[in-house]
Amino acid sequence: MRLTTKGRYAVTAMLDLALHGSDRPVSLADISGRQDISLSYLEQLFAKLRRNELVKSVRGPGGGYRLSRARDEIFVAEIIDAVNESVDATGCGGTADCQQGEVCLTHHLWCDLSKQIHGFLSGISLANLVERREVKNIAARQDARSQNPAPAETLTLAEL
Amino acid sequence: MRLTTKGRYAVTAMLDLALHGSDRPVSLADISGRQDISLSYLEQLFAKLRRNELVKSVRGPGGGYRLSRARDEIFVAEIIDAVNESVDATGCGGTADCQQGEVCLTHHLWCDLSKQIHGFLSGISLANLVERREVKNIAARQDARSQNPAPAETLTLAEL
DNA sequence: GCAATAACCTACTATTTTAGTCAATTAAAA
DNA sequence: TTTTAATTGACTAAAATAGTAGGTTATTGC
Repeated sequence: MRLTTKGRYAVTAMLDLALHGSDRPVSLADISGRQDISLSYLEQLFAKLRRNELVKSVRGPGGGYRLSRARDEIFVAEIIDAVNESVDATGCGGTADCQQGEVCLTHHLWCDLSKQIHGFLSGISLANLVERREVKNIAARQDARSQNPAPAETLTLAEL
Repeated sequence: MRLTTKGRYAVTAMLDLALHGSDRPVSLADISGRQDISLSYLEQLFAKLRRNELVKSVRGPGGGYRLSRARDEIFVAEIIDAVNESVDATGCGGTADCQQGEVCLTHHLWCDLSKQIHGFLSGISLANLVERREVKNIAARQDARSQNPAPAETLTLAEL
């Protein structure tokens, strides 16, 4: 079982989409700027999210990504599954052949744990997260920052 | 957050100790044979378990390891923590400085998840596991197998 | 039609972690 | 005094993570 920045980035990006994508598509460049995630890395993650039908893409100027379902119909567990294989805690992937074709001593414990984690993350939708006070506050902070971009950025081209 | 074979091996080995270590110390060679875990790798894991005061060692012939506390006072979460750093799901390790010194959009979600996992694994002791029917059955199977070692093993020395 | 935008795709890479192996040393019991 | 078994440290192959780089394709506004 693994939960690393890959899964965290994916959930963060999807939440950003949920927060900003109500009227028009959101570009990965926007998400990259607000959430400090590498654009190229976001592209890889969104390729998986799209294959798993969690987002729809719109190409061309003004394009970007939209959620493919309503916010209250997309759950955190799905997002992590889409980029991360699974939140399974067993070594055998649930096939119960952990020790030479037979079940190992702690198999059932890891099964129980997997159910616990999956149940928890399956109960949280993007809508739930958007409603949270802390999320609103942090989003407001991020929006304020991205509307005042650092003026130094326009100089970097001239420096080349 | 990571839960890989390292943590699973550690819990399995500790459970083996709980099952077989009531009267005398259990050697890592015994655990290695019953649980199919590399002896050298077990040595690494038990060095950490000993540093975290979960086991005591007895050197010399007939030596091995014992639990340093009663079975109902050792919890799965402690074992994983001992070998695995932690079961923390946040990227910042709980310090809430995930995004340029400030809290990131999904920080609270990962905190909640960490609490969930830790709560679950802190509620399960080695005594709880020993009592489970499936664990008893699997342990019986493993004991039967290790009492009838494959005769081929005595030939390997002669083959060299 | 043309330039700009932004998704899309493929391949490559540095770093870290995992899951070990190997060799040597130390302590205790028989 | 030999054997057993813990203890220590260094080393390694393979995999996963967290990217980077460079190009192609589709769409829009001018």
